Amino acid sequence: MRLSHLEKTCQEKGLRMTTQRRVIARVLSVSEDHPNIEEVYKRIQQVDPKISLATIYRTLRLFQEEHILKRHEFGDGIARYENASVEHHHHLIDKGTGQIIEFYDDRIETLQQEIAKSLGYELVGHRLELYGVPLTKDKKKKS
Amino acid sequence: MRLSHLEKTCQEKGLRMTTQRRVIARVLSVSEDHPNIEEVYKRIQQVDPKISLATIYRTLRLFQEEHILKRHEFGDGIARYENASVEHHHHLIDKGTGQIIEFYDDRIETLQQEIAKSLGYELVGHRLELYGVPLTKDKKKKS
DNA sequence: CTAGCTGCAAAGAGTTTGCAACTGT
DNA sequence: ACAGTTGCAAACTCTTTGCAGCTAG
Repeated sequence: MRLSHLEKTCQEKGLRMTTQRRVIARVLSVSEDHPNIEEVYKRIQQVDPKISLATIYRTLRLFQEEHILKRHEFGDGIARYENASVEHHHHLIDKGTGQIIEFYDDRIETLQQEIAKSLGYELVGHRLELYGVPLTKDKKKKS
Repeated sequence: MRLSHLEKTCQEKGLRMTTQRRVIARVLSVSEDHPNIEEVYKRIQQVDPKISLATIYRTLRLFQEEHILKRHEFGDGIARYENASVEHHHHLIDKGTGQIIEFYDDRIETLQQEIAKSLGYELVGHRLELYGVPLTKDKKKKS
């Protein structure tokens, strides 16, 4: 059987591949959104209902420490995960629907580096989230 | 006795001013950092050890809802508060010491507006945090 | 006077952990 | 074989809440 992208990454890192980890890796490999633990648990249960929540917590933490997954916390304080292999980007969260839109802008990146440097720091990480509401036609016209 | 800045704000908003709220408002008025609840509790206890943690939670939430305080969560997921009357700014967190440096940059603000608009959204909020390590002399020279 | 606030202790949400049984390598 | 992993339930941390008594306006 074909290995999922995340399973392959796990192997490269020399992680012991248990049934549970395989399932978790596969489920997250095909996830293109930003599920929280509860959501991950639900998806896992569709595949193997015997996997416990504790294992999911442990595995997601492990994957995060191994930089296989990225952990986010958007506003609500609930941990959400996404595949770390996707290229660097930020998130715009729709305040109404909660929908998450990914974006990347080079100018922001450069500016952040610059700001950090001017404060006497080397930038080692950053977090940027925009919260917005859809532009109405009216507002679009005005602008 | 002179009212603290935050006490005044509370009165303007028509909040009932209990002893506890006064103490909490005063302690936060003189705080120029970003204390978490535990830290706020400690400071409160120096002034009036009988004020309960529950009251502090309730009051900080109230103050936040009234836009008297701003709540932040930097990386660690612990709520931190700061006086909302300070002007808009972002934070650079020193990864080594945890020290928090405030900064403001107009170009970032403009860029964010622009990005949101280009995605079809009106920007209603944002969060930006930089994480850095102090530049060493070496690195300073190189740059 | 009384609506709203407080302190206490108990409950809740989300997450971690101790331990005995189990399993990948 | 055996170090590392799992499932379970209990523990933990941070935060909220029910309730009886208290207090600002």
